[in-house]
Amino acid sequence: MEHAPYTVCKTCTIRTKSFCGALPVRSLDSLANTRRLVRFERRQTIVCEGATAVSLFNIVSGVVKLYRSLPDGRTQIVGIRLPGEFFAIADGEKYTATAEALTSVVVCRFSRSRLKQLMQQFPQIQARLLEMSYRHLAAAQDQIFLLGRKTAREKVASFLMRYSGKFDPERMDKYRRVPMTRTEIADFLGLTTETVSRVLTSFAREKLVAIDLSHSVRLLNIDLLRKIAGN
Amino acid sequence: MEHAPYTVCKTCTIRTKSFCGALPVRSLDSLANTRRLVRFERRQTIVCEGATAVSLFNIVSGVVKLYRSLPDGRTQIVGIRLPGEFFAIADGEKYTATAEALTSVVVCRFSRSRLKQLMQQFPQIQARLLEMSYRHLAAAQDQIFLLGRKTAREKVASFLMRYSGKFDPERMDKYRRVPMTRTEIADFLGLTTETVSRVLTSFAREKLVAIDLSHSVRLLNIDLLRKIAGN
DNA sequence: CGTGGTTTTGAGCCCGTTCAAGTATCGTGG
DNA sequence: CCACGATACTTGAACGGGCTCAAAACCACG
Repeated sequence: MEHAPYTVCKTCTIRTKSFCGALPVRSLDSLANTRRLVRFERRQTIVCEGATAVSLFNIVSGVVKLYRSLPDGRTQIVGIRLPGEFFAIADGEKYTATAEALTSVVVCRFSRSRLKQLMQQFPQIQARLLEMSYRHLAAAQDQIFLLGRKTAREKVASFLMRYSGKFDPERMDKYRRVPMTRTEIADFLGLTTETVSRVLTSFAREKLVAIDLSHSVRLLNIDLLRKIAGN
Repeated sequence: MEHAPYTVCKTCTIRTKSFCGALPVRSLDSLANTRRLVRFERRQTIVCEGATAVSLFNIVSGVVKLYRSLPDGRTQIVGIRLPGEFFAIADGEKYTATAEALTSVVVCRFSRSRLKQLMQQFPQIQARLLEMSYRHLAAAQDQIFLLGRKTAREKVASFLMRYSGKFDPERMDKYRRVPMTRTEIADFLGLTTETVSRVLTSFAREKLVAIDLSHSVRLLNIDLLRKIAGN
């Protein structure tokens, strides 16, 4: 499912947030020529860990999880990317993590080699990508601290503070849905499904959150949750 | 302690490994003009988490740990930087982690603002920095998986495989010393000192490692250690 | 030699896991 | 619209890996 027109970049909702925003409008066509809009549905794999890295993706809408797993089934989400962010980190030749759609996702796919040419032509793009990489690195450091030193309660609270409401731009604030299963949350926090479930029901008993239909979580006491999350 | 001469860049041992290597030799002076060589001894703090980010550091020799800590004392090392690598990641204005010398360290300190000018002049520098950021991001993903999903034995084995021998360029191979205390290793692996010690002595009993004078660890059975480390 | 910091070792405990059973929710087709 | 099965979530009981607390051993330094 491809939205063909090149000209769409001009009206792109996330342009200013993303590296594309570094380009002046008149140069936008050279960018549009090198990318392709692609849509993925929830649970579809976008790239696989270890595959040859040919593309870089920019998220127009939706959310993507990056994860690694071991043959014995242990899985760990190593990053979550929101609209305007890019993904498909390659350590040289190969992707270092698998990317999968958490929601319906529309991404711009760029060929790495053509993007490299484009970056030589427009160094501002590179500057923005570098800046965004720093932000991703800082986010990774957050997660490293969380995984190494936080308790289950702190982990879940941190997760809720960080991500609830980030997935659905329409209804912010109160009805902050997170379209992740308990297993996915567990794989993000280095816990088991059961522990995530237990912590959430205990938060519900303490009136910190409410668990609505289809087990979705709504935040009730954000201040206390923030306190529990620590740092 | 400052090594004044600008011209030193030409003979710098890590130039080709670092972002400086992107510059042609004739342009090296403009780089040398913007940086300052500084030396730190083991345990000296180089930058503090939360401080305003004015510099970026490039490691000429020695090893640096990046860590975060909470007021209650919990500490987590979020990265280790080797010669040729840079550090001092800032999420916008502030450093996101504290940097401390693990060994005697010589660093090139660049002003962020002057480096930005320099990058506009020489976009190749930016390209190298971006590439290195990707590598750091991949390393962070390694650590995230390790912290979230590996057992204590796997963590220690992974640590030994990854870092022993990386600290002392002179004597590689057999006598791979790691100039970190048990507490520091624990803070890197999300464990306690006691657990690190127990795992190491159990490795010693199994003839996987030898524990020499001053508790330094020497690898004996690298193949098996790699297997234990997993992935 | 003492002294002080680091490391090792031991004993007991607890948080989060494992295993297992039961419940809720959703999609599908009759 | 409901019955059905599949999947996700919850709850309980028991276990155990790694933690806590405490003491002893080691080592560097004066």
